[in-house]
Amino acid sequence: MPEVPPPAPEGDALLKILTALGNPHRMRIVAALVENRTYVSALAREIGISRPLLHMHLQRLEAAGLVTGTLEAADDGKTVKYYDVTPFVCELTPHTVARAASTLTDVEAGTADRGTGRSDRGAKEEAK
Amino acid sequence: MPEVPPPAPEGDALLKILTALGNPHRMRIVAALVENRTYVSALAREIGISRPLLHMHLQRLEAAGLVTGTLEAADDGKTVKYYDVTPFVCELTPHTVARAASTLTDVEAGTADRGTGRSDRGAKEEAK
DNA sequence: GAGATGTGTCAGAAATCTTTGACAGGTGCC
DNA sequence: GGCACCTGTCAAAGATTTCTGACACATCTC
Repeated sequence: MPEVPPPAPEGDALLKILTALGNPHRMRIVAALVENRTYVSALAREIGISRPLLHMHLQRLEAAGLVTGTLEAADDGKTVKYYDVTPFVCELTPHTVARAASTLTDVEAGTADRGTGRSDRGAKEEAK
Repeated sequence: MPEVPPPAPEGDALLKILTALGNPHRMRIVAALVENRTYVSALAREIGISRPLLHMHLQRLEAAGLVTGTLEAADDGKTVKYYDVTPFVCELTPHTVARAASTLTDVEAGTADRGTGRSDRGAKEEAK
């Protein structure tokens, strides 16, 4: 397949991190994993949320590269999925954000608008 | 009014910042304001979104303490609202997040659950 | 006064995110 | 086999966020 793998621009990565961390449950999940690594079911009991829900949150965190899950075999042969936190570091300042914003995909604007009639119209046009 | 003003815990503040920054439009708004301060209407034209929408986004950013708006009088007496970016700095690491998570309000859990019957039940109970 | 530009707010549609409650496997132990 | 754990996935309900299209009100210029 001659398909180029997505260049994964800086901006989108930061956006993913921010939306991943911008949720109380997800913050608590990270906090719990910093204390000590565990597997899904135990973690669900610890924070008090259902497993399907935790599963979703973990997926979001993993997609952002903040945690990593590994399927391990416990002593007795049971299959257990342990999660660890990635030692991420992310400086958040106006400059950082601005820099990231410039490499955001989904732009779709670009064309200089003819600012004729004003009124409250939104400036969107193509897109859809 | 003998009401104690909310202590505004660290955790909630960070959460607010993250959810505020975790949005492409809001990131672009910050980026635009870093370049040069402007007023609402001009900014709306610059990024290509409707004014009511921009107004909402700016409110969110201001509530998180990332930007500040000041109502100024232009030379001709027109009232214009200019926005500036706050020089915020925020280190984002597992440790930081964990620390913030411990001071999150909205907890409502706390009681150790008796893990008798298992099945897929969510661990929520009181609340609502 | 009409027209252009600025401010703000509101109700409701549209799109997303969050959450629950099943279901369908696996393995180990009595 | 039956029970207790573990894993995953799905559809649909609920709650939020995002967005649009009016509306109301100011000031300045012609």
